Amino acid sequence: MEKIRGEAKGRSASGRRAERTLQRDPERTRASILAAATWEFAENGIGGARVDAIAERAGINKRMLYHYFGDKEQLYLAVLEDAYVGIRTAEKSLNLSDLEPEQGISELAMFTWGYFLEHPEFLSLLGTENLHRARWLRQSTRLKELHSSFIDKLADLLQRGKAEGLFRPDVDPLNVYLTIAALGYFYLSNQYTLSTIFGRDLMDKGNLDVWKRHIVHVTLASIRR
Amino acid sequence: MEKIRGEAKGRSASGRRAERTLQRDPERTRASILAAATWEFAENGIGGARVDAIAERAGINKRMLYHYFGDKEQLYLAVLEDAYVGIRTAEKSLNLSDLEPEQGISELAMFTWGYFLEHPEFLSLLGTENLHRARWLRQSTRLKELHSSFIDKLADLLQRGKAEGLFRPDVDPLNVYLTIAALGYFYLSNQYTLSTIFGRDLMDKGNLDVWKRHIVHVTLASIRR
DNA sequence: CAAGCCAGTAACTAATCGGTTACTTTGTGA
DNA sequence: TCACAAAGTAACCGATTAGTTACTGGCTTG
Repeated sequence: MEKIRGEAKGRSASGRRAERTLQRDPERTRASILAAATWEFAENGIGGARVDAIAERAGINKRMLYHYFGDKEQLYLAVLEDAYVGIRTAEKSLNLSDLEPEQGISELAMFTWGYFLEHPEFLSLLGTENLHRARWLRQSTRLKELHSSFIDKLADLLQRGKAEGLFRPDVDPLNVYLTIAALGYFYLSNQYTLSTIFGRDLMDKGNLDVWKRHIVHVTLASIRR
Repeated sequence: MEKIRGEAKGRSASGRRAERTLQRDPERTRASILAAATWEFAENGIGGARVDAIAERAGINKRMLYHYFGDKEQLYLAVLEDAYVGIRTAEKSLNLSDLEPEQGISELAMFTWGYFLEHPEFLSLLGTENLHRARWLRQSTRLKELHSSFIDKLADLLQRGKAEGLFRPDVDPLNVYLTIAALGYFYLSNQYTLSTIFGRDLMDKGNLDVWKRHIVHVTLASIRR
């Protein structure tokens, strides 16, 4: 099948810049590889992911994948970094400093739950990364700088709560965050074995809502005086 | 390298039965394949596990692996079944019905935590199985029969607590168990990314102990009236 | 003790997979 | 406008990997 020469020439000669109708578009190509790779790695883990499958899903030639990302492992790292940037960016919309202590904890818990629920691929990538003992996370300078911003804000919030006599004085910010994350992560990432064994559909709308309220309740109950 | 004929004949002719010095020992071979496969699947996931690596680790010829287990997937299923049998067997040592309600919850939480801590391979296999949406667990008739025995016992325990006015009347047994499991599972299975990002060694003896007490505290705080 | 089955080995194979080579096409700036 | 770099393609390659073949050695039973 031949390309129509005249058409391409006519377009480029018109002087319009980056019309998004270009036959060649590095940014879009890169983005579609990243999206396809995120799906493939989340779905199959790093050992099960197939480079050819990523190329096909992205609608590009496999050569391009190596052109933009080097090799399979570097592509995986780019996917992981992108996923972390995603949650850290979303976190910024949370303004814990403006809220009453109990309200703040509740918002943090619901935000975390909501993010996990909407981003199953993030949970899956975390699972893969931990299977490999954070091998790629540890070698990523970019991710080591990108530490969670809200542990500090959470510490302030808890401090205010303690000063008001609402929270126990020995409450630790990281442990509070781990509690919230644990309850959300486990419920969602292990839903398949749990639903099978206990015969309850954990993704049922009603059950999801019960669990969301449960996380808030548990977290608050554990830190109150 | 030649086998020494006389030695082997002499041994078998002596009339002693199953001296455990047999050159051929089906049970031991099977067991060593299973142990090696458990390690390999837990370490690399199903996609990353290598049949040759399992054979080498088990000290057997690869042919034997197919002889005893059929193929890689059936071997994985055998590993998964074995792991579940392990925890269900251990659960039986718990006698919740003999304990006071609060004491019972505390024992259950500490037992679960202890088991997870001593069996990282079980957590890893759960992660792999969930990545694949419980594909093998669902097709295993053996595992579907092997449901967790202590949800019923836990229900009784909670019922007693409710009757004594200790626990809230709306407390759900499965949610209590999920809470306990979630707090243990997430802390341990995600320790690598968490330690890297938050700069705290979660496997430090002191931190492990704090978390154990934390699980008990959180669980009790969430169900008390 | 003969016969047959089961345990075990070494070497092989077909297919898969990550990565590359050799090449063409397209955009752009001197 | 043309030279050059970047974007893109198709076909290929060597290594790995799950699974097999063809065979030997050893245990049990009638």
